[in-house]
Amino acid sequence: MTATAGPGNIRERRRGQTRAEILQAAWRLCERDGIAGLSLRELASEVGMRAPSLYTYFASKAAIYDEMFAAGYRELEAIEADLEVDPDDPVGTLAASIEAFIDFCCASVARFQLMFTRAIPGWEPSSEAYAVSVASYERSVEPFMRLGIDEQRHFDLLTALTSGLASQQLANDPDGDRWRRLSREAAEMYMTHVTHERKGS
Amino acid sequence: MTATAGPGNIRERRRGQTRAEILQAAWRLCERDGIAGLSLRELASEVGMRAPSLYTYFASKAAIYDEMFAAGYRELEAIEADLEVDPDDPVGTLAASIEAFIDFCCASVARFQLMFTRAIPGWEPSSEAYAVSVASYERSVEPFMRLGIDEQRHFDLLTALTSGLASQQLANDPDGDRWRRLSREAAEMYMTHVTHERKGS
DNA sequence: CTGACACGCTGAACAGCGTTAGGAAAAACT
DNA sequence: AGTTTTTCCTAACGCTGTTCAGCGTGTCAG
Repeated sequence: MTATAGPGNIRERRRGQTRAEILQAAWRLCERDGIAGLSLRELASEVGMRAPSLYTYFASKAAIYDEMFAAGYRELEAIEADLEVDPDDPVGTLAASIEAFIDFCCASVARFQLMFTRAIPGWEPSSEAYAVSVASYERSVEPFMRLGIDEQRHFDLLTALTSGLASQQLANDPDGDRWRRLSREAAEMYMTHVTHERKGS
Repeated sequence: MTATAGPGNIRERRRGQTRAEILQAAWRLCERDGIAGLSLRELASEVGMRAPSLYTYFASKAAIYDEMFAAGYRELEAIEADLEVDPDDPVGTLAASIEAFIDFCCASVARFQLMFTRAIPGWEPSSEAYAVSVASYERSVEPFMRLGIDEQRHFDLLTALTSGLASQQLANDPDGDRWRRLSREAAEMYMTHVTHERKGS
């Protein structure tokens, strides 16, 4: 007997497929109308249902956002895992990391709104979804440790700088690279600062 | 005859007062429920009316947000006008400016959401309100010119850094100072970078 | 193979939202 | 005092997320 056999298995698989299909349609609609513009009636019709039927797959609209939120952080983690850390070129490594983050944000405005802004009135990630984001954050800290960024306040400064570049890029020049092209300069500025402080103290 | 006399004047004054009263109540409710949580029925009841009566004073809910948005930038401009520029202490001047901006943002979460995030689904400032924000931005550039920040990309970098610090502060430590206390460090980092680049080029 | 149970899905409905229409009351002007 | 203009109301429209009761069907055990 296989581990996936047994009663209820067929139904569970169908359920999972339908859930995935709903989430996929949700991303599509959010990309078009903004993350807060999602309508359950329209989402349902997109997958051939009526709105109340969605409640057999998700407890609420907030639960849908929850799954999308967690998925976003899983995607971000995947991208960060692909980044190569070169201890001999901290500036280059950091610049690439910043650029990758900005690209990640620009690739999906809806995803950016969901993950990093409070664009959905009344919604905030559940503790389960929030845990995924915290885990992603903690995993992203580790590579920078190897570059000599070991103090919390140094990492906070980097977080502010990176997120600031990304949010300015998206808000004021969504189709250009006015802030993205500052990645290398920002990395140089930041690494110089951290290095000098380490020598001085 | 005075300049304010004549027919229609009493009405205009009453109208202006009522408008101001409505806006005041709107800020109060937004502070409580978030900028996107504003309900016209509740706002109306707060000033002793029913929802449709608000349309006598504002063309739409978006128009109310518009006035609040412009008012926010006028307040920011007032704060920036009070900042003293000391050409002999660029780092101190910059640090004070960053701190003042963070304080401004923390003083009213609703105002921050309205001015700097897209927290209201489907709303964006009208061209009139947007013009106020652009004027405020341009006026804020001038003092930094005197500190030697004269290139657009240098100013863009500063914008990203400042807004990044503020947004991280509000999102992750709204009642503390985890990012606010990095203002001086950020100012040093930034000024060192700009100065060195000017010498090098 | 069949009876029973559970699941997927439905229309109807509820309370809320921003907004519009039309009419009544009140205030201001002539 | 009469006329005009402004202010405010109720009712309603179409939208939102969500709940409920019921209907049919697919899945399972005997």
